[in-house]
Amino acid sequence: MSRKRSINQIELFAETEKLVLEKGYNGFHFKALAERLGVARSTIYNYYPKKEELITAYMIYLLNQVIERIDSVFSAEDPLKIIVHIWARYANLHQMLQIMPYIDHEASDAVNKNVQHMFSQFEEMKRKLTAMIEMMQSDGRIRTDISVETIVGFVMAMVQVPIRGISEEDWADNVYILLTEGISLHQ
Amino acid sequence: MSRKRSINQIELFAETEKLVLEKGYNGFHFKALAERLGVARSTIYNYYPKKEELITAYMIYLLNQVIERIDSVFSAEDPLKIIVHIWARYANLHQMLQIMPYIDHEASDAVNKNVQHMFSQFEEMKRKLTAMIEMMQSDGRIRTDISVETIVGFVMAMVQVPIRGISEEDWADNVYILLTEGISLHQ
DNA sequence: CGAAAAAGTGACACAACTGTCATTAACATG
DNA sequence: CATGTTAATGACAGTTGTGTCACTTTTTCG
Repeated sequence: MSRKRSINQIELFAETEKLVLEKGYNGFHFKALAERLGVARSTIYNYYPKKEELITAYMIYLLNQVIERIDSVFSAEDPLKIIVHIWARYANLHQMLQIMPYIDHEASDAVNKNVQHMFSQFEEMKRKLTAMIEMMQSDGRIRTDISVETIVGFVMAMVQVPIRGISEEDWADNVYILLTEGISLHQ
Repeated sequence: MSRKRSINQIELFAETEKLVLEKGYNGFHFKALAERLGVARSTIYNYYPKKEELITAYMIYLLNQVIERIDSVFSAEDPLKIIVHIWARYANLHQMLQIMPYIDHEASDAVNKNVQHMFSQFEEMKRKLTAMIEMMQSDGRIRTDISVETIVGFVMAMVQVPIRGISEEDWADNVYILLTEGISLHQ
């Protein structure tokens, strides 16, 4: 008893990510998005009333996936190895998160709520990572002479190491080695 | 025989950086810049005809400073240590460079030329870092089982590790240790 | 003091994205 | 195949940044 939708949330998210990664936050606007989806610009307003709401909704969705994966880390034999593999798999998330500072938090109440949600997701991620590092420190697997904050920052910075000329798996294996052993030759 | 300038290049660059770091590339436009400098927007056009030219000029200026410092690295006893201290000092450069993908290279011929210049500066930086790593590899100071590209990416990623609650110097010392020895406790 | 040079400014036309809404189109159902 | 429901659309008014240019202000020097 109704007309079929010409787009869906999945397509919307997929095209949003493509656009943001290609054009940056500037290049991401409903005009460009509508062109790529092959619909009128006003159609998108039936789904999301502001671009900030769409993009934060997508980022929340991505963060949820990563957080879910991190949960499985604690029961693993080598949690750190899993983390590095998650980084390899979700390299796009990190690129998305880099545009966060550009988002107008006050664009609407919904945006503000979304951004707050993202911050709490972030805190949760950092908490989990910190707990993991502390657990490994008390196991005697990770050094304790450098603050947990710096080590967590160090582990998170790894997502920045470019994946070039090698597979996602090889990248993760190599980064894991560098992370744990460092770049020095110590015999 | 002329009127005094109410702004100069230094102020322009300083306010440009502040604006970009606070508001992102979006929030950086001549209207906002003029307000902060306390001049009319049209005044800025007497200095730079496009915001892309201003921002790329500033980035070139910053990159030059870093490259100059990297030159001094080769004669040092421990080049890597110097690099990490440069990263600590020029954390702002990295944030600035993140907006590069958003710059419209075709905004004018001058912008295009500037962007090309930046790319060559980047190549130069990467060449110098690669040469440094290779030198240290043949000295037996750095492991050779992981590609130079990945190690260079790894070293460059360090600028992302947040400096929080510690001094620039302490940050550099800690990151240097993590970089060389890794996070594991190996006895 | 008055002229010349250089810098600063306001106003205007323009271009691009935003948000809304009345209208139109598609589709499932009886 | 007529009807009700939901989705899509085009057009319009509004907002914001851009780039230009004729005009004004400041400053110096003869």
